[in-house]
Amino acid sequence: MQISDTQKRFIRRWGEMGTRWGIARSTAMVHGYLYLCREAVNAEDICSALELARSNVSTSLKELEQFRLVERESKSGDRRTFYVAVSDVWEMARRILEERRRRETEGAVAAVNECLRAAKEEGDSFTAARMEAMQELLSTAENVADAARRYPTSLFRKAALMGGKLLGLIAKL
Amino acid sequence: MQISDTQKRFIRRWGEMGTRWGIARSTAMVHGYLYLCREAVNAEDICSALELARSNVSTSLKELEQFRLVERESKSGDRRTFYVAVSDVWEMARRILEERRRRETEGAVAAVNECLRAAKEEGDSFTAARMEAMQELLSTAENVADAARRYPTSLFRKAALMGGKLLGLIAKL
DNA sequence: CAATAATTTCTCTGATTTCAGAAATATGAA
DNA sequence: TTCATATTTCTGAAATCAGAGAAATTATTG
Repeated sequence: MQISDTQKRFIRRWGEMGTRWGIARSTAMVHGYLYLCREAVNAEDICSALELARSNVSTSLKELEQFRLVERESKSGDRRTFYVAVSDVWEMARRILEERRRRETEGAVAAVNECLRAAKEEGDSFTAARMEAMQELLSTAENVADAARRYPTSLFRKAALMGGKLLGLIAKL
Repeated sequence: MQISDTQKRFIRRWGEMGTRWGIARSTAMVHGYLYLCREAVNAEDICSALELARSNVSTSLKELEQFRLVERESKSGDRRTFYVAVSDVWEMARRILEERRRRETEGAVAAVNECLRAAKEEGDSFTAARMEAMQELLSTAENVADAARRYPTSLFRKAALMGGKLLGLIAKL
């Protein structure tokens, strides 16, 4: 699919934002392109539209699959793989947050736990207390993420649109 | 303040995590160090404890101040500036999330809006619809963040600890 | 208003990351 | 199995980023 200047501008912006989110510019651009596509497209198509190396597109697609932001599709009579982006922005946001959370807290609970044990053994109660607090935070974050995975995206949209009101409700509980 | 091996290990881990959060390793290490300090310390102290260049510590402290994770303190009869970290982990998490959200969506709404206008002018309704959805997501994120700023940290702790139960409640609204 | 101590900003180097192109591998049809 | 083509992995160049040290600036005290 050929793209207009407006689409190009959006994709460039999206790539720029990606870098601030710890996602490579070209990866975010591939995602932006797929988000604007009406139907599934193949890797070669992405290359020519964005003027990126084939290898780069391949790596980007793999990354996006890990985020579960794109899905593969196969067309009969065509051996190439076609890709589509998750089109619902709420689902998109949710998956990005989930994968980021996973990457960013991966192993952190265990690591802090290890330090905590050592601090206790040494009888350093101040340090132990600080680490314990950190530990509680990290494991709560994991628990919330786990719980969140069990609810539909529509719920998050609802919650987000309620915004401040929701927090007001919680305050009254 | 001199630090034990356990503390050193924690700080190193914290620094490592920082890099995955888009925060420089040394910045996160300075933060980790301050988090483990019983009282306010000065920059020189941080340098010697972590074996970092004075300039690096200065830059890190400035960064941490922007995150509002550390505060300055002055001692009478001492012209040097002393620093303390916010010790409550929930407050800490909140401020990190707030600053990250700010950095990561900075200008995004305006940029997408610009593209959206162009797409509409060109009569490209498909592209316009996609951009509109993205726009809604981004501005909702900003609204939620704004609303959140008006509530006390204790509320977030409460909400987080409720975890899945809270989502169940929202589902029933 | 010095003199001196504290802090910040600037510049440069080394490490890391991104990404294009080449080489290798995998897949499917005949 | 062989051929053609799609895809992935490897490699090196270019860009970016972190962090040390020097230079400049700011603040404090006599």
